[in-house]
Amino acid sequence: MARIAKKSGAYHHGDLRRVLLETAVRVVEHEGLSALSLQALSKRAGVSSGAPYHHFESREQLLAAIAEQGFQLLTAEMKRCAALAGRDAASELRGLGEGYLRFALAHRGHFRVMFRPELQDHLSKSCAAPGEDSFDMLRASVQRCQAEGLARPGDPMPLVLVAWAGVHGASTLWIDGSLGSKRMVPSEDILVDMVARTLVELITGKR
Amino acid sequence: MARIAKKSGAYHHGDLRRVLLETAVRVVEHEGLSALSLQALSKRAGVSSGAPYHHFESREQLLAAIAEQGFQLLTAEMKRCAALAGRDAASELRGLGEGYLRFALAHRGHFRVMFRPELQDHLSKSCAAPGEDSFDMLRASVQRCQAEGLARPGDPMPLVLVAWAGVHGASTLWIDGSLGSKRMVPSEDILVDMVARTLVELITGKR
DNA sequence: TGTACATCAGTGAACGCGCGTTCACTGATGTAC
DNA sequence: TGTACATCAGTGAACGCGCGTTCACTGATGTAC
Repeated sequence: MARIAKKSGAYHHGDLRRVLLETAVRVVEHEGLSALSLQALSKRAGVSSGAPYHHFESREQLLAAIAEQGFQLLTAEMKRCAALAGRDAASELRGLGEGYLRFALAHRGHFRVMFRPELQDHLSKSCAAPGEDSFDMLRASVQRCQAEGLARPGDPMPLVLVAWAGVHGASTLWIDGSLGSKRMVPSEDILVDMVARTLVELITGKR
Repeated sequence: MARIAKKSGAYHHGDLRRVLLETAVRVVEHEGLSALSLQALSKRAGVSSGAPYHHFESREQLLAAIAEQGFQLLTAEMKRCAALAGRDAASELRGLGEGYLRFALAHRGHFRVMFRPELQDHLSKSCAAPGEDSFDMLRASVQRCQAEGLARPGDPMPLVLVAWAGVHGASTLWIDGSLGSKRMVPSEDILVDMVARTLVELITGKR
């Protein structure tokens, strides 16, 4: 917002870091991570090829920044959906699942970067604990279901793991296009609802 | 087996296609898909950089061949584990889930390639219906559970989707190292057992 | 069984290309006095 | 308020590199007679 459209040749963009991140996320979303090059990115953002290096040490650091942002957005969306879904334990759990799915489908660029294996090492240092927040929310919610007698008692971990894997797997399959030929899920909204609802029904034993 | 170790300078390898596929799978498994280059692959296989083009039209076609092989191995492993698990409907379903997980963890190279989004278009033409076989097995097994009154009646699709997403998500998270920091799954074998067992217990309503 | 030849699957140098990154530079902005 | 200067964030050419792919070639194998 500092300055938007001064003539070309400007030596102070003012908002380049944000623009680079946004553009990169769009490229990853539409063309995949391997199609993201800093040179092409710079061109799209309207700056020279050296400019990004004033904001990111390397391509890898730019990806790490995207991932970090992604994990924050994920947590936020899960909180938002959980609050929206209702106050009882089952609704809360369903909301968290919906939030995970909605985030993944709405921010595919972020999502693709966040779980790249080659970034995991790097990530677990920069983000103190990537995804730990959202994972903890899920676990707490499952435990609440157990405490209220909705879910089976005992070790919550198998339930948490299945819930996490379920929403993650559904997101991955949909985003990667592997569900396309399975003619079972007509739309994103139905996918989100179906997966989150079914998972909670199974966990809380509702028949 | 045709010939193994004739001196260098040989103009007939005899088994190059298979060696290239195996080597490529190993590279993808240990260094990721983006680290797979045909030039490096040729060097590892001990042939010149032009040799692979007598067996594959392009890098993409080599990947497609890996994926196709992967889907066949996946189906085979699911069948094998299902047969091993037992004859009743619940055991069969658990076996199929175990098979999916075991395949994914034992053949990470294949698994990574099979679900790459950039290959999906290409795949759905070459493999008639990639993953359709294994998906159908899962669906049939869920339907059998329904028919025998073990799973809730009605549309099987939500249950199939959750089962598929569950095993796929768990595989992906483990392989990509995203479960590493979640200190909940100590080993591969326990992961396989925990996910497959829990999914079946939830679907069949066992408490 | 021996010879002529087509075919097949190798070789290895070469191509153009795009990549991540560097660097000497430039000029706009902010600060001290 | 005006001037000198440090700093910050741009430029754009250049680097070396590895990539996918091509191509003229070579020699081993299989086949016909």
